[in-house]
Amino acid sequence: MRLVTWNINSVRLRMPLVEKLAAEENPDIICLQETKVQDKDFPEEPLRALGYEHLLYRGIKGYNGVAILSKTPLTNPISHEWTGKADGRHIAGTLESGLEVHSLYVPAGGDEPDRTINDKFGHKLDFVDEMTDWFPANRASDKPIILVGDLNIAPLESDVWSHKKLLKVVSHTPIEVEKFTAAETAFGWVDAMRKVTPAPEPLYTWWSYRARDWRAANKGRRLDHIWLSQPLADKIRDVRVLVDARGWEKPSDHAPVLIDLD
DNA sequence: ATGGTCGGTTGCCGA
Repeated sequence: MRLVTWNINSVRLRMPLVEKLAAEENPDIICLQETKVQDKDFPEEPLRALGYEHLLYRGIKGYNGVAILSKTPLTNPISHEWTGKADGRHIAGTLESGLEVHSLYVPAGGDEPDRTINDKFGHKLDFVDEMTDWFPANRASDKPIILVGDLNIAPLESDVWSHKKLLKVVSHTPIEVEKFTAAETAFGWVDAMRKVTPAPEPLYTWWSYRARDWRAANKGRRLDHIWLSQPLADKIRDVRVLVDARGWEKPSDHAPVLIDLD
């Protein structure tokens, strides 16, 4: 089974890139974040035409929004309202194999890493705290689950271009890394990207639009993640960041991440 | 210390 996760930054604007991804890699499942489309406007027809006939999505007007595109049936849709908000950050469904797929978009958290002056940072921390409680409490530990998406935190030193320079930059602050690690520990799952490419090998999935030459500067961060529950831990065949997609015409600022599972 | 670029609820806000 081949699955790709991608923060697409507007699915309607970047439909040609979804087509290119489908043509080049032919994933069975594509999980999207930042679709930026409300449900009534979701582009079902062009996605069905690509072979993704089974679609789950949850979006609001203008921002956020997540989706799962599948060639085979998806049942039992779930969308948890994290921190009590129905803001299009989570969709999940179950494949015929019994594998449960979650597409998640954790809040970016704004610019200032201080919840007393920045509500968005507080929202992000509360969101990760709720993940830490929700998954272990609501999902059996022997169930095959893949959780993917833009988690908006780069936890390891080698997940950012400069650990020292990013210590006060939202996405890599100590409090975020602490909460992210607490979630990983509570889940007891596997970081599939780092199982295939262990630290300290640099590994990034996002490069800012603001760089003159993103590839030459390579000031990246690993904000997108693939977590596997224990029953899937020894099923990994390969994981790749599709870095070239960051250089396609009119790109997202995130690269897709691909996993092949037995 | 600053500004740099995107997309959409556009002339701002969120990223």
